[in-house]
Amino acid sequence: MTDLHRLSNRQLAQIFEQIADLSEIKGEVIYKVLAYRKAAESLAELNREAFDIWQTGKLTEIPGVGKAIAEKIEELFTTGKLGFLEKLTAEVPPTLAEMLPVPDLGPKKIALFWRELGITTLAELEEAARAGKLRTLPGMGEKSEARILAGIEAYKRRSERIPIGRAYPFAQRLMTRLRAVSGVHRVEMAGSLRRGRSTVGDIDLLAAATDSKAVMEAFLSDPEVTRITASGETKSSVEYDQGLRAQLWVHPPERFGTAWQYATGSKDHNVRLRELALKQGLSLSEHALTHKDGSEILCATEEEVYSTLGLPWIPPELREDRGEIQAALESRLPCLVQVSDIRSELHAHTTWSDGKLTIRQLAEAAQKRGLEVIVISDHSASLAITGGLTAEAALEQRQEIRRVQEELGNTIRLLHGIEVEIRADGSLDFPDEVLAGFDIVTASMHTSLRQPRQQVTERLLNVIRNPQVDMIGHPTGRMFPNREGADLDMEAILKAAREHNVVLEINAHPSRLDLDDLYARRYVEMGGLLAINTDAHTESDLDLLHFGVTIARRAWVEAESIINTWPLHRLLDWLSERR
DNA sequence: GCCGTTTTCGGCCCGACTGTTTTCAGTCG
Repeated sequence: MTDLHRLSNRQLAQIFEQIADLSEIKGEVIYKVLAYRKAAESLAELNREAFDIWQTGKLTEIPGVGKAIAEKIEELFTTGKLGFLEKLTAEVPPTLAEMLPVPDLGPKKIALFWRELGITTLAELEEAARAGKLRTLPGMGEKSEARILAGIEAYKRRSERIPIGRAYPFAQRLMTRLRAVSGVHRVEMAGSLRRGRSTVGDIDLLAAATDSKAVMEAFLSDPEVTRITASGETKSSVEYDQGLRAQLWVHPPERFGTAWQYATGSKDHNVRLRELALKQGLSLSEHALTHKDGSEILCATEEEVYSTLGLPWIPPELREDRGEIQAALESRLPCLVQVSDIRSELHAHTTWSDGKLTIRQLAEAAQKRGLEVIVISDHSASLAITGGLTAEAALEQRQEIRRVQEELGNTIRLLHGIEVEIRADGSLDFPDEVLAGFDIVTASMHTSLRQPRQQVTERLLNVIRNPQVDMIGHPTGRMFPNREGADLDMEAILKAAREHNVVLEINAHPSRLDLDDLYARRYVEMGGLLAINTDAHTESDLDLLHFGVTIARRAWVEAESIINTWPLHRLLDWLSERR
């Protein structure tokens, strides 16, 4: 056991991604490249450790992993190395791959510059482009050279993926502007933004208009646009400051359904859907479903696209090629939780710690949004930066909550919770007898998240085993875009939480979205319960709930598994029974 | 390299935009 090398799913994914990149530049058969890429993606989004799967001998049950790739994974686990990759990097300089993410630069051109000019790094490429050395190569010209330089500049400015919390409001402002253009029937979000991914590569928008000129013009001439990367009748792409990018498609209203379906993706979902269409003698594109004789079926709505193929409409959050088409064929798509199902907010802060609202203001803000229950759950003392509560202050707060409840009558029910700090050693800020006095106890980690895997896992397991703890807040502690979550053994965490009947939170704040959709799905499949909370510190934070609901929907979760959807009496019964 | 209620061999989605091309290759989503 000590000789084994426990590579994480992410590390494995990076290795196969590198193999795909280098093979593609080498000029390998494209389907091999795609196979490596598919395996990398599949490993990256696995909700169990490939290492554990390997030990049960079931690697090839992972989608996209066959005999050859399974053997490579095994070699990595047993030796920590991969001979195949070592041979590949000896043949193809690995630095070539750093040029692939540059816009308008692909494997063919990178190979051309490498073989003809000996260019192996991005810096060398930039130098050669500035010196005018690229324009003389076959298939190249001055414009292509300038385009590559512009691409390098854009790449340097470009941030990584954009957190949904930033992309979503930006997209809404863009849509408002485009909807005001005359002749525009409709403007909608598409792409990963519509599917609700936590980060997006760019903002995809789709407009319905008979004539695309006016809306395209409005899109391209927006004063915030810093660079136009493509502009055509049906599709244009632009960049804005700070690495934001957007893309607009325009299609006639009678073809809006196929266009929206196409633009929403994901790519893999679309490939599956098109394969299904082919089996039925139809070719699916963004324009139409086309019979073999060339006659078209036009779809103004997505429902028509799916129903023509014999499927119910599939919610965008499920369109990730994670089994949704098969489920749709068998009429077993989940009935996904919706924002309107949420009755309670179980995690919110007030001026008693680092919140901006008083208890009464928070309660009224929640009531205004139709919530039936609000849990006041401030930080505990050891998180000093937040002015956390001591046990004594918590008792005073309880009196205050009772007073406010009397003032408000039965318009909304206030409960007294606490977000108790999980200290670095795995102990909690308050002793059990103090915790027992709260209606609901949420335990969270905010510090020492970089502890080694075994230590941080044991720390959280210790808390999960405490019968006073009802819920774990933002379980991994990740923050977008830059802070990775703790290196937890999630399988062990989920199992323990299930065993001790502990609720795991999906924190709806767009900088957290923690648990993520993959682990949320795994936990619900195990029979676990989730909560969706905004962790509100201000009134407007309560409006971020939909981001959390989206994560739950991406996790195939129905309302029943989300305790915020339960009526008050059921919530209270459950809380009293579990302690 | 993966995969199979049309296949264990022969497929593996479809089209827009750009630039360098006289009919297409490369890139992107």
